[in-house]
Amino acid sequence: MDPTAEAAPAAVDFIREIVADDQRTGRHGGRVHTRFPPEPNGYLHIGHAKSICLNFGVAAEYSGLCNLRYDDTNPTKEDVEYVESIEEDVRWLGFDWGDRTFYASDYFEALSQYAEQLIRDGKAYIDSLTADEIRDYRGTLTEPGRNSPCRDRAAEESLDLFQRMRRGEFPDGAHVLRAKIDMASPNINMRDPTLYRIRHASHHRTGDAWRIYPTYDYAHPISDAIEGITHSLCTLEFEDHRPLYDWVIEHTRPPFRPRQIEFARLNLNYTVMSKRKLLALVEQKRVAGWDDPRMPTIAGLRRRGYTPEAIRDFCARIGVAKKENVVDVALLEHTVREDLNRRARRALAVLRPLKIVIENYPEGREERVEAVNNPEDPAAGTRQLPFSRELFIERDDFMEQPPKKFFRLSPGVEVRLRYAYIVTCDRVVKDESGAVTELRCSYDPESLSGASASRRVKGTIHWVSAPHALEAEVRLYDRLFVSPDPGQDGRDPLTDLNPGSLERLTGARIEPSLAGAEAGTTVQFERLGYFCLDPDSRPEAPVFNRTVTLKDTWARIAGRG
RNA sequence: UGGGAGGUCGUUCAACGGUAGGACACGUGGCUCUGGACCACGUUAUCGGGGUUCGAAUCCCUGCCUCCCAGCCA
Repeated sequence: MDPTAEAAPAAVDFIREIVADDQRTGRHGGRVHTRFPPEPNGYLHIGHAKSICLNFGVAAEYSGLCNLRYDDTNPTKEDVEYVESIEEDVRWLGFDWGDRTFYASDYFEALSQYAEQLIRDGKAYIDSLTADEIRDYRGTLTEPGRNSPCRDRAAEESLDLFQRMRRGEFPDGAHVLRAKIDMASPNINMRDPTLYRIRHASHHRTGDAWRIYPTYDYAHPISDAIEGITHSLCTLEFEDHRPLYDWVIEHTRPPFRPRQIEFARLNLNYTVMSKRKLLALVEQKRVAGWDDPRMPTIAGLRRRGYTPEAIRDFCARIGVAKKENVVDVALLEHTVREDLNRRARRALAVLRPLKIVIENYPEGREERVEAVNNPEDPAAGTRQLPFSRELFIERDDFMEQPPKKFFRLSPGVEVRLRYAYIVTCDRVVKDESGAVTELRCSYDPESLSGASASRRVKGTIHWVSAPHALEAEVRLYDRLFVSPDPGQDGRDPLTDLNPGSLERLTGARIEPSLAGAEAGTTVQFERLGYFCLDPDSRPEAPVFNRTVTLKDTWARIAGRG
C-alpha cells in the first residue's frame, strides 16, 4: 500500500469532499469552477468572508477558478457604491478573480431569450393577477394552491405580453412571468414561481434599457450555467429552492449543468449579520458608517485593525457544515491576536496618564534606554526611548491600597519601569477631593535594564517620558451589543445595543517614535493591546483604534474578587 | 396536522461499523523585565427509546427538539 495514502487525511469539509470526488471521477473533465455572488445592496461582512474563503479556497485547492459575479437583478435595492466596496473588500481579503468580473445583468438578453423559449414550450406564462391575488392563489404551507385563471393562456398571447412588458407598455405589477410547474406542490417554491417582474426603475449598470427584471431563482441557475460553474455554493435557506434551480436548468436547457450545494451561514455571538440590520445601524446613525470599527463588515474590521490573514485563518478554523451555528467572537479575537503578536511592532503608550516625578533623578537630565521592537521577531531590531525625571504611567497601574496579587505600583512597593529602572512610590499627591494627581517616586540608579546587576521585582509597568511624549486620541471599542443574540425573540436588535461600545480617550500619551506613522499602521501598546492608526488622524493629532486587548489574566483575577 | 434540513465537549469542526479527537473558551502549574507570548497538565460531549452487529456517533425503526419556506427580495 502507498504509505502516503495511510497518512492521516486532512479533515476536509463535506463540500471539498464532493468536489474532490467529482474531480476524481472526472466529472466536468476534472474542471472546478466556483463563484462568489454578492448582491450589491450593502457592504460585505464577516459572514461573506466565510463564503469568499470557501469559494476561492475550493477553486484554488482543486486547480480551479472562482468568478466574482454580482447578483444585480433588483435595481431598486442596488447601487454602484456597493459594487466598488465589494471589489475592494474581496481584493483586500487576498483573493484574485483575474478579469472574471461578471454581472447577472450581463445576461439579461440571454435570460429573456430563454424565457421566451420557456413560454413557447408551454413552460411559462404571463399572469395578470395582482400580487395580492397571486399570494391568495398560492395556498398555504398546509393547503395546496389554485391555478391562476391566466395559467392556460395561449403561448402566443403570453409571448406577446412578455414582449410588450419588455417594451415598457405596462405599469409595475400589471403582469409577471411565471413558471408553469405545480400549484399543488408541497414545496411552495414550485407553485408557479415568478420569473420576471416589471420594474420601471433604472439599473445601476443597464440604465433604462430594461423594464422587466428576472428574479433570483430564474437568473441564478442560468448565470451559473453560462459561466460554467461546476459547484454553486450557497446558504441553507436556498435548500428548498434547489428543485427550482434544477427545474430551470432542465427546462431552459443551457449548454452546461451546474450543481447547487448548500452550507450553513456564519453567525457570531454579540453581533448581527443580516444586511438589513446592518443597514439599520448605519441609517439610524447608531454607528459612524459601514466602516465603523465596531461593525462586523470587512470595511469595519479593516479599520479596526484586523488583518486579512487573521480573517482567513478564522474562516479556516470555523469550518463548513450544514448545522446552524453561532461562533464565539472570542475565536475571531484569538486569530487577530495570534497574527498581530507575530507581526506588530511594540510601543509604549499610556492611555490614562498619571504623572510621576522621580525625585532623586537629576533635574534636566535625560537619557535613552533601549527597547525591543518585537520580541517575536528579532529582525525587527530595537529603538531608543527617552527617559527623564517626569513620566506618565497608567492610572490603573497604581493603587494606594492594593489587594494581594497586585503586582504594580503602590506606596513603598518596587516595580520595574519597562526597559528602564526600578522605582518605588514614596509619596502620593492628592487634590482637595482626595483624587490622586501625582506620585513622588525614587529610582535605583543601579537597576537599569540590561545592566548586570538585574534585581528582580514582581511587576513591570509601561510609561512614557512626560516632556517627550506625544498626545493622541485613543478609541476603545467593546462589543456593539450586550446580548449574545441581539434581537432574539423578535425584539428590535437596536434595544440590545451596548451604550459603552465606544470610549474615546483624548489625553493619551504615546512614545515619540510613533510620530509620523501612517494610517493603517498597527502596533502593540505593551500590556494593553493592539492598536491601529485611524484615517481620522492628522499629523499633529494621531487617533488610534484598539483592535483587541491583550489577554488579561489580571483582569480576570480582579474580576472574580 | 405540508415540505425541506439539522441534532457530538460551553462553542465550533472531526471521527465515513473498530480507542470519541483538534481548535477556541475555561481551570491549574511552569517560565517571563509585557499579569503578553510560550510550555505542560486538566475538566466537560454522541438528543431519548428500541433494534441489527463480536462491535454503533456512524446502519434500521421510533419518539423528541431546533432551523428554513406562503416576496413581483436575495
